[in-house]
Amino acid sequence: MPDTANKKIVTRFAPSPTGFMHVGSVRTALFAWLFAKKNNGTFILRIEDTDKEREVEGSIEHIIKSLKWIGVDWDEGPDIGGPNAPYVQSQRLDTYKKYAQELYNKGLAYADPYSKEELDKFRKESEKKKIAFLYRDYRPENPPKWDGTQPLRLKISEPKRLTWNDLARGELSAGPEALDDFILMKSDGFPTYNFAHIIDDLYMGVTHIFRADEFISSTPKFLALYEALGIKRPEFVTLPPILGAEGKKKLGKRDGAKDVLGYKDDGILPQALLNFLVFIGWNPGDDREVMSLKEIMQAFEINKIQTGGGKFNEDKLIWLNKEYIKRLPDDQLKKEISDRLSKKYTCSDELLDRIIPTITERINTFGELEKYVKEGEFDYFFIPPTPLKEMIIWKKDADFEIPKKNLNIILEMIEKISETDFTLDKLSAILMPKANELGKGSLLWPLRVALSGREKSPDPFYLLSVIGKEESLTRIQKAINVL
RNA sequence: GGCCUUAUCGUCUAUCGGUUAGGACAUUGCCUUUUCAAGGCAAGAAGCCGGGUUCGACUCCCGGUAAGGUCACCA
Repeated sequence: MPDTANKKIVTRFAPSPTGFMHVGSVRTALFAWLFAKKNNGTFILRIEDTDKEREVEGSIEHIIKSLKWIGVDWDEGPDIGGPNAPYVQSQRLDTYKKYAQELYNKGLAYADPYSKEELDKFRKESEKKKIAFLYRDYRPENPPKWDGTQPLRLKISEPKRLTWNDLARGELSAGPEALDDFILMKSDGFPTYNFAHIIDDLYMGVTHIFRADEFISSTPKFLALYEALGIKRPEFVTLPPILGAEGKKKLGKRDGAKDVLGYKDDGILPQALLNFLVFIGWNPGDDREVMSLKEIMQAFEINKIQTGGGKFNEDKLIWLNKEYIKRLPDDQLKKEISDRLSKKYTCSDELLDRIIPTITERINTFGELEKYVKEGEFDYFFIPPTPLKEMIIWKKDADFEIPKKNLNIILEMIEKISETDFTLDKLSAILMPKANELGKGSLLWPLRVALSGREKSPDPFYLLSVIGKEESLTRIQKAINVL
């Protein structure tokens, strides 16, 4: 049984620096972090860099940047240290060696004399016989003395069926086939993940291990190691897999799992991604979907963690992002929008205030805004384009007599409206009765096209209020001249 | 192939033996200062199959089936 009674909760996130952070990893980090925070516990960031071949330079910085962006912080970690530093496995080799030596001295581990070629041969033999390959079937009777240059394997003395409890899954078990003499120390002097993470979790006092469900299969090995070391295990909390949107396979880098920072570039808000990710494999049990971090933390319970896998549904993420955009405080919204508009336009603070509501209801992500800016979709707000071209194309064969007449009428009316009355409310109040009188269709569309140069645009009264009296008159006059 | 895990609308899910099986995304239709967007309203849409247990199973048990994971000197 785990030894977690009355202990301060300690969880960790332990990525390996092999590239960018994808959403699956972040989701695991999120769960561990949420649980620690909720319980006033400690959350540790630890770097598992025991595979020097797969290591990608710059990964650690990237991991830290990704976690910080989404809002995860840690109490102990490689960048800030802590009571059990260092938090990078390659800097803890002495510790692993000490424990490895101890296991070896006790006769619980032994040196592996086989070459990779020999092992491959054994594997093929098993494959031919259609049975699972087990190293222990080939265990050397008189293994050589371990000098650190051979792999060190744990000796499974008594293969048997093991049953254990998982806080999220309940009772799990595996047959003796799942238990084999696995490698603790590699011939390059580095520990394997299987060995190192257990030693580190022990040292760092980790009470709850949040992990993805591919680790269920190797749990019997961990259990054997805990026993060999004579230590109580932490609690296991196994998360369901995240499946790719297209197939049914686990979402991995190869299946298009994106770099979390890619979502940042797409203009997804970190709070939205956090909310979305937490909801893959967890929900509060009621109808709430858009939840603040505080609410999520309050509602977070391990027993509400899902057992079945969930697909990564980007549509829902986009929807959620829109919900978050709507809820964004005014100053933040203004900053996000003006940052992107300023790439092409210079607009006054006042203009910005007027156009933000329309922009906000037209975008789901800030990345879309960037696209619109690039394609000139908002030009009519800022720069007077030549609207007439599109107008003519739009109704080539139409009779323009009535639109022209109506535009003249509206032009005269607008000339009489004072600058101070050039607001959406006032303009609507003054012009709408006329539009009703003349027929909405025969006034509103010519006006819209004259003002925006497009068939599709926001409400023409709104456009008037945005571009102002002078520019409105100019645009309408231009349209009349061409008709 | 062995071992393991999982299984409710297209998707994410609620239900912890008794419900007209609820919500959200997506879809479709309707409404609104005749467009676009947003918003409002509405509709269609689900318990993998077969056995048990029980007065009663989506829910518990068993067996299939399907999907996924894992069997590395990767993590």
